[in-house]
Amino acid sequence: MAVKTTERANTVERKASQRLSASERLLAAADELFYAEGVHVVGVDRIVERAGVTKATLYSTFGSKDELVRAYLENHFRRRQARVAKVLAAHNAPRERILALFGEVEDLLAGSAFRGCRFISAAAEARPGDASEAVANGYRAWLWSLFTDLAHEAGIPNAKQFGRQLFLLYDGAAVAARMDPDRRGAAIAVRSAVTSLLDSAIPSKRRR
Amino acid sequence: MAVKTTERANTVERKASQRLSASERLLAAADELFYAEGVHVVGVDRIVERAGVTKATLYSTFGSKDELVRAYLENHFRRRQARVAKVLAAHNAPRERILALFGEVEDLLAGSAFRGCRFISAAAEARPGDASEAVANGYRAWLWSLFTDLAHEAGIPNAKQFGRQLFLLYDGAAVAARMDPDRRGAAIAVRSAVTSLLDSAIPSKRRR
DNA sequence: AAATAAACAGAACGGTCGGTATAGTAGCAG
DNA sequence: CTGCTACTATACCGACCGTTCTGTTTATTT
Repeated sequence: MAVKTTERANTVERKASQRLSASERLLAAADELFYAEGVHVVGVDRIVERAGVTKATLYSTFGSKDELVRAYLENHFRRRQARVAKVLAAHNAPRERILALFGEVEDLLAGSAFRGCRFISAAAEARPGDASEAVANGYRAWLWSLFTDLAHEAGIPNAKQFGRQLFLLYDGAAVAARMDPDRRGAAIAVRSAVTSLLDSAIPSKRRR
Repeated sequence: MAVKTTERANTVERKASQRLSASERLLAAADELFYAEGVHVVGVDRIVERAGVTKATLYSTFGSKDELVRAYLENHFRRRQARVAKVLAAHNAPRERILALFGEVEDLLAGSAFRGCRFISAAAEARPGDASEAVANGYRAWLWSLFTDLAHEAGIPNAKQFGRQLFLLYDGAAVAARMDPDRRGAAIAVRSAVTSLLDSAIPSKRRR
């Protein structure tokens, strides 16, 4: 309460001191809580409490909890797209781009913040017709085309199948991050699996 | 104590007319509903309705919904163990045993009943400390040692890492079954990935 | 036939959930 | 000043949740 009053009292320097708008704080709180504990377990009261806003603000901004969940997932979707674009932009050779993408996965596994894929988790809780289902489908469609495009770039015969294999490893890593203790072992295994699959898929020109 | 008395009361023809006991029907109903829609979404009312018993029976048998969830997962755990034992017993060569295990996965992907791994789904909904979390951990520990044992049998150097790679593919297949439309493509990709990894992991003696 | 024990049907409990209504206030544009 | 927007604060709603309780029926045991 004291915090709130302080922020509201600001005049000119308000924009500087008030870091985030109400909707941004709601999204941040939703991301933390939904990701850490699950969409169903976390109620709207805990979200508004963490965001430092009131329920009326939540409902005037997002309309419903389901729409907040959609916004939470779409927000993360955008972040993932931006991150992947950045990683891919740093490399030119198709093989290096694939490895860089999975290097990203290894980094996630190395840190403790990664608790699995938000879309897999959200879809596991969704009932048919929920907004999260649609967003998760969109995300996975994007991911799949990303993997197959990379495989195609790399000149891999049967690029669709190879893209699927990358997808399998990617999902496996996400599940392992969520459920298993040995994240480092998983990271190493992913890298090794990707290089093995690459070497056996690419018609060896000079690689061995 | 209720169970004991019931079993003792059985006469000859009762066992024939009464197909399943109350607890068995409850377990069957829980398996169908929890698996199809999720643990949180399905309430106890729907389970007792589907099982054809009353709530009092549920609570005298299992004590709570959380314990019913635990029983549901442990029951499936036992079924998986029996199924895997059967598959492994049908093959002797280590390489064939691994392929047979993943043939099982392909069969699951071919049918429409498979909607992903129950333990992954349940864990995605669990809050820390739930019974389902413990059962899921036990299941995954069993699965991991299974994969590494098979890799060791096959004489693969770095069997632990190879077991992890199999685990990654297995989880990836489970996620794909749950979330993606092209299950057949996933099945083919899994098989191809497993053979690729096998071929690159086993020091080639006569294989090529 | 009387007694015992399950399982039955169903109401009711306390709690939490998502969502709403009302009233008030700070900041800003005209 | 006036209106407008955005937000706060608080109280409340109906629905549903898991759980328990009260009776009633049914079948077996003695």
